Amino acid sequence: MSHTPTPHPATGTRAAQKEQSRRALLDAALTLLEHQNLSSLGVREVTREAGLSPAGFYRHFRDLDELGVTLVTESLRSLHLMIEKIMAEQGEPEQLIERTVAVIARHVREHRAHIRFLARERHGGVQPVREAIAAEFTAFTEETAAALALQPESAGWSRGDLLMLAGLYVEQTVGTAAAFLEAPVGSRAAEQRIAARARDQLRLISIGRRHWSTANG
Amino acid sequence: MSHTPTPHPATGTRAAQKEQSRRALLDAALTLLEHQNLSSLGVREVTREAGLSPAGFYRHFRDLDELGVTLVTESLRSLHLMIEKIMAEQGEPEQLIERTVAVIARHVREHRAHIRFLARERHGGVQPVREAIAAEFTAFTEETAAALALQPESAGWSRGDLLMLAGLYVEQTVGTAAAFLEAPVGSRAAEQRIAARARDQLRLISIGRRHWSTANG
DNA sequence: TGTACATCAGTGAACGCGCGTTCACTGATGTAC
DNA sequence: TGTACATCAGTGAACGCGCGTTCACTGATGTAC
Repeated sequence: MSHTPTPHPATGTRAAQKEQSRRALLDAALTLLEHQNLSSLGVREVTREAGLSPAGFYRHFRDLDELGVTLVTESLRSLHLMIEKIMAEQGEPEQLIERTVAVIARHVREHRAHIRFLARERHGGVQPVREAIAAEFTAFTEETAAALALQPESAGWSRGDLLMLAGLYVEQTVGTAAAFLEAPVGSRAAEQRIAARARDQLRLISIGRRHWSTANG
Repeated sequence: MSHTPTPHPATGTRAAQKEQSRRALLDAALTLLEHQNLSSLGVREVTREAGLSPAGFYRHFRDLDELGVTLVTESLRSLHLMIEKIMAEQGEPEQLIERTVAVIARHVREHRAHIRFLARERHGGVQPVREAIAAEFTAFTEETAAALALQPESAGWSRGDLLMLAGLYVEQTVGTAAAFLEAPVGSRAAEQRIAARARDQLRLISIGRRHWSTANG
């Protein structure tokens, strides 16, 4: 145990090399999924892109579904971090809106493949994938509702109303991310147009929220 | 010209039979697309489902892309009719909201395959299909903005603000349709939950709209 | 109406191709002593 | 450190299979007279 063996080249090299190949397969898949669906992806296609022989695939995944599940998990984790980042922001309402949209824009720029993958498979995938994404979106909505509940503006709001509002915010976030995705890559003008509209939509929702209880309570 | 030939069985039978096969191919494709993507659909698969020989496919379509374009056109026309129906409704705001959600629910029930297809291919499809759908959604937004502009509540609204609001309504409509789609088929309870939330979200947007100009103008 | 010919939607067989998966293998990495 | 053996990630060849597409054909539908 406290032997400190340190064998021939460097223990762990093998595991590290294997991990590198696994990563190469996942990245190759994400690259290919920029322009196609999970269900039309092929083992040979992925290994070709990753620089492995077809048979090598099976040292890492039982089949493409297993790789797909891994990608779903990774993409959702990445999206979850984005949502936590948005919810952690503090400041005046107008600042919050601005930062929210900025965070979305940045996330799409930096994790384009993940977001594209989720947008594609959210409605387009096979049922297990769709269900996994839907479940996570429901969880996001509930987290958002819980965060909204803590704010003074939510005094007197029912759980149902909070979920409704949270759903609106989540949908809006997803819609904005999808819009950024469709913008010509690197077009600052298009990005700014989308961002401006997204901010206005968030503003309108906030205004609706502020006047909700007086209109409905 | 004014010969009134009326040949052997009935002129036009042939064309009608051909049309029937074409329809069978399109319907077979829509059925299969309930559970898979356009890009993973096969010629043999479609002809098998339609009850034709594989070679028969080529009497109607050059390839699957051509069939795909036809489906996109048909589905968008059907969705367009729904949006026109929603915009043609008259009445008190609360009634309008109720009818809007009812129209969406009914449309999803009656044209499930079309809606599923659009939801799948909107972000999941190949670029030409995605672009065709995106262009039509932009057109919907502009139509909606034009309709909103005619309402007295829109006095003083800029074109940009109207488009922003219309975008919110269109996104909301699409999101609601997608939610109905994911509901267990025939579950009245699930449908009613989705409908109730959709109505509340539309209410909140309307409230935001009513207070928008005073907050921003 | 009847006959002789033309059209063409749909067929069945055939083709070449890339696919997923398996297998025995190779050789670098790792371990025991 | 050096040696002898074990592990196992990655390979190249092979397999059977369903695919898209083509082709010459068949026979019902349509037309001319």
